[in-house]
Amino acid sequence: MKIATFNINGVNGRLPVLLRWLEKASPDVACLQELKAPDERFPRREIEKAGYGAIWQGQKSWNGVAILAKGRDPLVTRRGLPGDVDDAQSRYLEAAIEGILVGCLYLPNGNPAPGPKFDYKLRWIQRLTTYAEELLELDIPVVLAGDYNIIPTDLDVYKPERWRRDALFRPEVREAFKALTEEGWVDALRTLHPDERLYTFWDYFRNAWGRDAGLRLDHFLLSPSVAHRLSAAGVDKPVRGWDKTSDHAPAWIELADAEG
DNA sequence: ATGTCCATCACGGATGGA
Repeated sequence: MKIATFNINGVNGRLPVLLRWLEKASPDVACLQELKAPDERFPRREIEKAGYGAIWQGQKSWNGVAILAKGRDPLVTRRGLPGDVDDAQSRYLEAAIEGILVGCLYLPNGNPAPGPKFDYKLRWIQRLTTYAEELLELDIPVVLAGDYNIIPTDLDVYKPERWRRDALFRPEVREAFKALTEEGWVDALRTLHPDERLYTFWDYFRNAWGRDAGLRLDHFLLSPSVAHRLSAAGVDKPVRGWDKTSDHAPAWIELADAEG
């Protein structure tokens, strides 16, 4: 089973890119972030025509997440991250697909830091950490996929010094990500590619793509009960070079079939 | 600070968010 995550950066504005990528990559499951569209403007028909069932949690102008499943409808298990009933931002959606709990997340960017946006990011990370602990206790296959807006280590950024004070790379943010992995969550891409420079995002500014000035922001965290099935992982880097594309490239993992 | 891109509101261009 192939699971992908793609910060599409506007699901309607970049619908041709999404459909082209779905056709080419043919993931079984696709987690999308930054729909930037309210629920009623989610392009359900076009996505269905491409062979995918979908659930989504939209929002006008910003945020918005969706989960697509090839040839089936994802079964919603949760809308919104627990821990703050007043949080109205559409950043978390979860579904059960083929015996796997798939969480699609869009973690806050948090810039400028310090400031209220960074405080919100830290609170969101805390909520995610708490919820992730609950998920681990269930001892079931869970994949938390999405745009974490976290650069985990120096290996995940073209020029670490330039990003030290940025909300994506501040120590407390990196430490929170590291803590998740120490609790048992497996960073799929880094596990299969321990020494490789892998980026999933290139800024639109300053010819970042042309210079390969990238960041690794999009991650898969796997619960132990599914991590042993991890057989491959990568980034669909060429997508970032397409016309009218997102500033993120899709990332993907391949899971072997469950035994029994 | 800058750079690019897009949606928004409201119909041209500023603004916000990333």
